[in-house]
Amino acid sequence: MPELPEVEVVRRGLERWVGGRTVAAVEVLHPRAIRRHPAGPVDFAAQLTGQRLGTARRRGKYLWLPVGEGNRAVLAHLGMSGQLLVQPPAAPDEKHLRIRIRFADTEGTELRFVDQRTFGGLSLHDTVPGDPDGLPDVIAHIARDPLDPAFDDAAFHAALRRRRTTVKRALLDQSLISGVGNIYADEALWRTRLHYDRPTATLTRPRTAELLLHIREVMNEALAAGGTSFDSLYVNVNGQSGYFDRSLDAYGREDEPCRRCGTAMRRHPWMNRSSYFCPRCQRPPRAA
DNA sequence: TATCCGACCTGTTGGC
DNA sequence: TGCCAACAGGTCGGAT
Repeated sequence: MPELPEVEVVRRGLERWVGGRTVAAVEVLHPRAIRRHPAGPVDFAAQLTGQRLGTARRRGKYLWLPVGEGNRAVLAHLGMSGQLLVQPPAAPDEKHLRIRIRFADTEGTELRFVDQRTFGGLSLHDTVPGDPDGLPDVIAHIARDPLDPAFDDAAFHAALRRRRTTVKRALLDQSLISGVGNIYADEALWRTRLHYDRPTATLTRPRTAELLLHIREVMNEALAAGGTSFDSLYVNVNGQSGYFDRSLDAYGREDEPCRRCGTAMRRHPWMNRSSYFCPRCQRPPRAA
């Protein structure tokens, strides 16, 4: 499923294939795909048609394209199964095609939003006045992601110390740090030898620094692998990127030997999800 | 105010 | 072979 590195691959694809093009028509095939656009599908199509799209931007797992003069933007979230594909109009419709955007040019491609589980979607929003990136107002509350040069490591550490929560919950809290999902949280915690239930208030500054280092490391490795499987026509990885099979050290490895110490990895149910960890390298906190 | 947790959604997998 | 339950998980909003 799309995580931050995959979303960045999509952003690069949009930059290459969609930026600068003018919308000729919009077709909404499933209303849920624009549920974050309260004015509805007709309004969504009307507002976009005739507008020129700018350079794709990203924060965490959110993507957006500036619209017209730049005080509005189309916001996209891929959810768990969303894809943004650049396709020739003659290509057969995908089974889960939700939105189609045609362009007023002769490049011979259209943009398609395809989403099996409909957790993702597109919507149109005003941008934060004066924001240099044209950040859509509805995502102004989310934190910068760890690959953003403006991410503030010291402020992140201070926020962790203030919170009465545990480290994995904090990693998934987008108001603290964006772009980290269940998979990369488990990977970074394994690399840092931290148990997911460790209270954030007990983290020292060096431990937080180490955690951030490993988050960035695993994301950059994934981004590099995602780039290699990138087909220039499609603006999305296909979900079967070889990265996950080859390089995951924790996620999905229940009962397999820890790549560091050989101990059988464990899976614990956690917040209606799973946490994978090494019981030897990642000791639970005493209170847990 | 901060934190927690269920609901949303559908294809796949595994058990009976 | 067919049916059903469990599972995957990012985000939102209601509950505590």
